[in-house]
Amino acid sequence: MSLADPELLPAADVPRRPRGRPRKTADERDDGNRRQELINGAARLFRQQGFAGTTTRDIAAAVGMRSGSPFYHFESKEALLGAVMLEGMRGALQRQQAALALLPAKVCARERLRALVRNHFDVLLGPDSDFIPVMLYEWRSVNPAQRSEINRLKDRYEADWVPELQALHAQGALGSEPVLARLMIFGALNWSAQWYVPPSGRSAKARARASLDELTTSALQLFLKETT
Amino acid sequence: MSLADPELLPAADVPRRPRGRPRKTADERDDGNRRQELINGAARLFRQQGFAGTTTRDIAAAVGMRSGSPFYHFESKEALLGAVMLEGMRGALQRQQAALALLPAKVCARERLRALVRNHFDVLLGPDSDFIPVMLYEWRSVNPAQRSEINRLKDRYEADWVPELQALHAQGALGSEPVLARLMIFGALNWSAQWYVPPSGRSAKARARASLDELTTSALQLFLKETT
DNA sequence: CCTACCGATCGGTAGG
DNA sequence: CCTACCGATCGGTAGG
Repeated sequence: MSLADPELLPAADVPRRPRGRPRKTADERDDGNRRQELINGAARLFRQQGFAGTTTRDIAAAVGMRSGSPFYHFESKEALLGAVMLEGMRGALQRQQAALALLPAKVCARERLRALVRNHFDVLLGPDSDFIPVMLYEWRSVNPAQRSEINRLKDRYEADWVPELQALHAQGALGSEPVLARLMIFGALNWSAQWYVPPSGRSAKARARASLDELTTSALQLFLKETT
Repeated sequence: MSLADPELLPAADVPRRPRGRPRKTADERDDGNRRQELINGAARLFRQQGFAGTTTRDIAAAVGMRSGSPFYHFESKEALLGAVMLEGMRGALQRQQAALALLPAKVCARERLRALVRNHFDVLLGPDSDFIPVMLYEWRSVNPAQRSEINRLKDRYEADWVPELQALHAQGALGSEPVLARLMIFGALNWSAQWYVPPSGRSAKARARASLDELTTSALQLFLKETT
């Protein structure tokens, strides 16, 4: 009688891996990938269901793990939320600075603001746009230590808007004082995460829906006065 | 020996209530009050901690009940959330229509919009202003049946804005098409629930903070063009 | 990263 | 509206 499963014993004719080769080959997923998958899955679920309404089991299942495994990568559910927000804010800042860098040297404040608004819509509504909405709507759930790290990035992100708003206010194109104007403009843009449905297919309904370019144009028409 | 507690036996000299008087006297709290206390407490906690982050025990404790008692008044936690939103929206609509009714008959669209914006800030940021922020930020947690009832009120609330926005657009004071303008303006206003801190005391900081009147003026300056 | 589990807590209920 | 309770689920962990 044999209690041992034969498959547990090495078969003599199985080809051996080349000697000296380490455990991981190039196409084996490494830890960094799994961690990133957790962040992506958490971002999607936190956005759909909220932070408190999402269980760590939901997140584990979304990336094909067992319930305890996310805690191999993250200390706590809270730390995972912080990672989502941090990655979102890093990406947003990076894309914003790239968008500004692409602008011609002497472009006017109005066109610089257009680039900022267009990028912000992309960050909020474009592909992979779960991160920033999670940051905006789950802010109270992140712990103070991570909050201040994220706040530093948020301050830099907003700082890029200030000179443009000041210039536009000085030339009479912005009707409100820059600090309040910034709060209200961010409000108008951020709120779009609640109502925007991306155009899909070629139905009449889809064609009627605004693209991000059109949204940008409308927003600028609403906020800025003509200055001829 | 007496196992009976003497206090459980009626004392002969205790004055009797007038015959024929029903159980409740005028100053006894009735069920309606307790229900209302639950709604108020839930509104405050849902706003501070979110719906999923608030337990029914938290709510019970906030009004001095035991953990099971809220379910005497409400079928479920979800039903309590719906009641908060419904009451919030009823109040908001009522106050909006009262504010419009107070306006002189032939006042211009700009002044009617000012009244709407001012009332909306009051609904969002004034006294007892937890209800509408809960509605705005916990929308996904309310069940479909209550959602549609609340939506009917929301539609009426927003409908009051449309003719003013159309008139202002027609006269060139509103730079964007009315449907999108309404979404962006509501976004700008609703977002204030995230950052507004009411002025309190008489410190320099408090004096620097905007009142709701000042906020209203700034918002109109931002959104509307001059039309002389 | 899985197995197996823990203590705490949750929404909700029966019966009074 | 309270007492006493239930089954389910939750975030997290020890050990491998």
